[in-house]
Amino acid sequence: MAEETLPEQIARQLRRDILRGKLPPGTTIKERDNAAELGVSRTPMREAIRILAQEGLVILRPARSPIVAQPSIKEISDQVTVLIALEKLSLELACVHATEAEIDDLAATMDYMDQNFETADPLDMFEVDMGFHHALAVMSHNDVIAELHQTLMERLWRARYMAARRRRNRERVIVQHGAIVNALRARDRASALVAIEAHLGHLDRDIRNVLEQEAEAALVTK
Amino acid sequence: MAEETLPEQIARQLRRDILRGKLPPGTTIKERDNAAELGVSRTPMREAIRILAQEGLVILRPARSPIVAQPSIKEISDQVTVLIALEKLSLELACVHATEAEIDDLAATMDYMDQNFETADPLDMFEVDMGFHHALAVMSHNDVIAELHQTLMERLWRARYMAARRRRNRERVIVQHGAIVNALRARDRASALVAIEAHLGHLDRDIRNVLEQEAEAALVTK
DNA sequence: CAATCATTTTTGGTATACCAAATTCAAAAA
DNA sequence: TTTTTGAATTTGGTATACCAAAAATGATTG
Repeated sequence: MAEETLPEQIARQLRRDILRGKLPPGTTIKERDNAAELGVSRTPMREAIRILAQEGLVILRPARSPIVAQPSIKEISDQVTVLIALEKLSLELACVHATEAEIDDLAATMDYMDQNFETADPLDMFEVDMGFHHALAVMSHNDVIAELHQTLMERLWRARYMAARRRRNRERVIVQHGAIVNALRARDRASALVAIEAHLGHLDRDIRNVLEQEAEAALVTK
Repeated sequence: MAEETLPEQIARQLRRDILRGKLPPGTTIKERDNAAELGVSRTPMREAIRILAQEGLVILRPARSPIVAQPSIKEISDQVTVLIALEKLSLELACVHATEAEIDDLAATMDYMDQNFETADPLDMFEVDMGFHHALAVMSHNDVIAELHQTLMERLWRARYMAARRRRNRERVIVQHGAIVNALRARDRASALVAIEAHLGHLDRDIRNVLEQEAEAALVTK
């Protein structure tokens, strides 16, 4: 069991191609051609395209081929704003609802990051970091928050991918994560909010820097 | 222009039937039967069902008929939590980004509510009230917030429908809305937050009361 | 040469046919 | 009578055929 439906498989394949740049923004997704290329019929391909549209990766146009979305800087920025707000809310709720076991797990993730920060691949480490943040969302014990957080993280994959390549300040990340875990253990909402605001402020700045760089690069190539 | 696609029309029809109780929770949605009933084929019906699944109104089960969802009290409560957080964030952003024209429109909506509160149908008035709140989300000038707000409001339609039948305190609503508009005009984030927290606290309580009543009613009928 | 209109082609939307998995129900055996 | 098994039916998943609208192409006319 635990199988993935055909449309989901197709969606995953397409998602990969889009995020890796094989299908650059603006590319048309013709359901007939793409279906033939993957050896499936139009029906599941159609459904896969709807899934990606829901995720914001492709844009549906009435009576026109769907195209790969080109998220504007503002869109990404808006998403970051909401992501940060969600994480702050998560942490507040987690201070009340998180179990001790969950906090232990979070601390373990933090220790893992601490010990492997220098040796691991920066991209892998970024994934672990995002796992840390998603764990916070889950610890809110509010399924809507956890789900939205997941969605936003997926939509921000490309921006995160770019941001992950930058060298990150190990001390800063570890110390900030530690402050968050300690505040959680103490069930201290005020301290937790201070800690996560400091941490997320850096995330915000990192992503904005990447966006600015990309915008400049785009100008130069014109 | 402004046409609605066939799947959207079907989805709207089904949504209506579900929310009005014609299709109670637990009902199976057989795509063949439902398609025939509406005189369309399975393909658009299938797509309509996916739309409703995305909205959380129906649950898809692998290799089984989709069924009308029965949102648990916790789910609704979780949604209200996020809705409230989004509105608070909206208001903060609106203090910075809202245009004077938008604030004027908001004030006009408020005046309309003030003058028609007693005469209009309570349900209509509740719709206007929700329009007021969604306007706040739009005034954040953050499309992600506006979209999420819309989605949550749709998912909470039933709870809102129930809550709308209760007699509401005119003075309270008008005064609270007025405080919000005034804070916006003054671009005063702190006052705005105080005002909306007071207002949303009542919304939260209203919905929780309805949920408790429904839970009790469910117990009795068992 | 440019513009416009008709024709052909492309493409998404819809209907339908086919298949496989799952459920149901009846018959047979214990 | 109860349980088991297998055949028939139901139902979602997939493939394909058809249609209408939109786009592209090209010919014709000013």
